[in-house]
Order: sequence, then C-alpha cells, then structure tokens
Amino acid sequence: MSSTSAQAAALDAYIKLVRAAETVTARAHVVLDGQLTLTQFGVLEALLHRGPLSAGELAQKILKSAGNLTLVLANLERDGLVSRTRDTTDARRWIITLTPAGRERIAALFPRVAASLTTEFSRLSAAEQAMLGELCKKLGRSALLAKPV
Amino acid sequence: MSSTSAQAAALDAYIKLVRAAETVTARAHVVLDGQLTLTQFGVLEALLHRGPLSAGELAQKILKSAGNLTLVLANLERDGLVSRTRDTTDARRWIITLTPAGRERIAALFPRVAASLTTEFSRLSAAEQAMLGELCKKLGRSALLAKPV
DNA sequence: AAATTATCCTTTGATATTAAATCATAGTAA
DNA sequence: TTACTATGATTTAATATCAAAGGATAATTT
Repeated sequence: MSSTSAQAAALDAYIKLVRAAETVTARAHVVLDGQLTLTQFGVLEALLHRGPLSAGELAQKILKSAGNLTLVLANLERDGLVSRTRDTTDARRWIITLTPAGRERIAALFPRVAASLTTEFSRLSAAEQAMLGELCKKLGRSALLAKPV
Repeated sequence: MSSTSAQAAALDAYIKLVRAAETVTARAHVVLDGQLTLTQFGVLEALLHRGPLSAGELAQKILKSAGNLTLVLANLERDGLVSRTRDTTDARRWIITLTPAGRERIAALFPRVAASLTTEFSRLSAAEQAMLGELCKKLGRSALLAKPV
C-alpha cells in the first residue's frame, strides 16, 4: 500500500487550506483597525445577528472554550460593549446583551469586514466559491470512523 | 449594485473555509496526545525536514511573529528538544537545531499527524483535493488591489 | 573611524486559548 | 428533605500571540 502519494497530496492540500484561511482572515482583520480583536468581533457579530445569548451559546457559536469566553466577555464588559445579566429562569446562566455602544461599534465594523471578505473571494467565480464551500463542508463532516460499539 | 448576493456567498464560503481548517487541525491535534503543542509541532517539523534554521527563518515558516518564536523556542529548549547556538558569521542570529530527543519526538509524531490528515482528506477524491488546493491558492494570492504609485 | 541606518532577536504588556479543577445552581433519586 | 448527579460559568496555570519598544550587532554612509 503506497500511502506516500495520497499522503503527499493530503498534506499539500492541507497546507493550502490553512494558509488560505489565515491569509483571508488576516486581511479582514486589518479593517478592524484595532477597534476590536477578531474574537471580540466574533462575539459582537453573533449578538448583533442573533440577539442576546448565554455565555455557553456564544462559546458554541465562535467555537471557543467556556473559560475563554469568560475572559473575552469580561473585557468587552469593561469596555462597555456588552452587559451581563443573570437568566431569571436559571441562575447559573448569564445572558449577554449588546450595549448601545457595542451595537454601534459592531454595526459600523461588520460591513467593512463583509466587504473585505467579498473582495477577497471575488478572486473566485460564484461557481468556484460554491465548489470551495462544498469541498470544505465535506472535509468537516463528523469523524470518518464511527465509534465502535 | 446589489453586492448583497455576492456578499452572502462570500461570507458563506469563508465560514466553511475556516471551519474546515479548524476541524481538520483539531483532529490532527488529538494525535499529538499532549506531547507537543501545535506550534511546537510546526517548529520541530520544519527543523526535521529542512535542517537547522535561524529563529527568523522559523518564524517565516510557521507564519508567526518573532516575539512569539522567542517564547516557543525557549520552551522547546527548556524541554531539551532544540538547542540554540550563535551564528558564527552573524552574531545577531541564533541557529536552532534539533537535539536527539527533539528529533526522536518529531520523528515519532510526524507520521501520526500525516496519517491523520490523509485520513481526513480521504473524504475527498484526488481530483477534489487538487481542486481544493487550487481554489485555496487562488484565494491566497497577493493583495487584489495593487499599491498605488 | 564615526555616525547613521538596518537587521535580528528579546522584552513588555495585553489579549487569546485550552484543560482541569472548582463553585454555584438545577435536576433527580433515595 | 437529603443525597447524588448534571450543568453553566469561573478560576488557575500554562502556552500562544501580536504590536511596539528596546538592545545588540551588522552594514552603509560620510
């Protein structure tokens, strides 16, 4: 079994995948202009488009750990961009809400980031973008090997 | 100009791109089994396949800042996996070399990571992998708008 | 040679990130 | 009710990460 060639192809594709993601992200990052970190942008964007969420829900949306969220939210609260209130029906949960300042900040920055990403992806035709999305989706599917019984 | 549809498509493709990269990376990370962080793996892998490099060259290879490399290399040195010696021809540069323990560690882990990536990418045919690589490469090209004169 | 500029790396201060342990509240079982 | 268990969030300890400032050496200019 000559896994060599398949392996070389996989590694090559992987490197290109990661570099592309990093490159495009870095270019979008620039338009934030130091007004938000990328993680903070992710949190505020989720709140803008989905409304108030619990800390746990936010962690899921941006694929980060609960402990991480605690710090990110503390910084955002310190900066007056979000507020935290206890969930009245479950005292373990915090509900995170955009403050007016937070809403203003993300509402101003989101279009810039979206425009940046649109420009970057304009290197690809609509069909190519759809194809890229499909291939990425296939890659992300749940684990290849089912858990044994 | 209805940028809306193009924008939606770009954002959708972007999300899938980033998630795919993160998913595949996280699955490869698991096989490191706590023996190295991903960044440490990147450094040792570069040294294994390219031989001794300066700190600056390593930073370029793994796309990280010089300040970051200082810390990562300090930790690797503390753990006895790399050694640093002054470049005899340029006293500003450090030459980083794998120690026997470092070589052993990365030589054992690299095949595991490569196998993991190969498995992950086996969800795609060879042609699909090549296509994905091409699309990613296109995305990563240098900035779309030339710097004005 | 002396002064200037450039390069390589480190330091500093801040945010990010995770895993694991802990705390508080909720839900369930006895 | 009293235990036990599960869940949501925080804390802790460690590594990662960057931008910006600083230190040392090299290269260039005058």
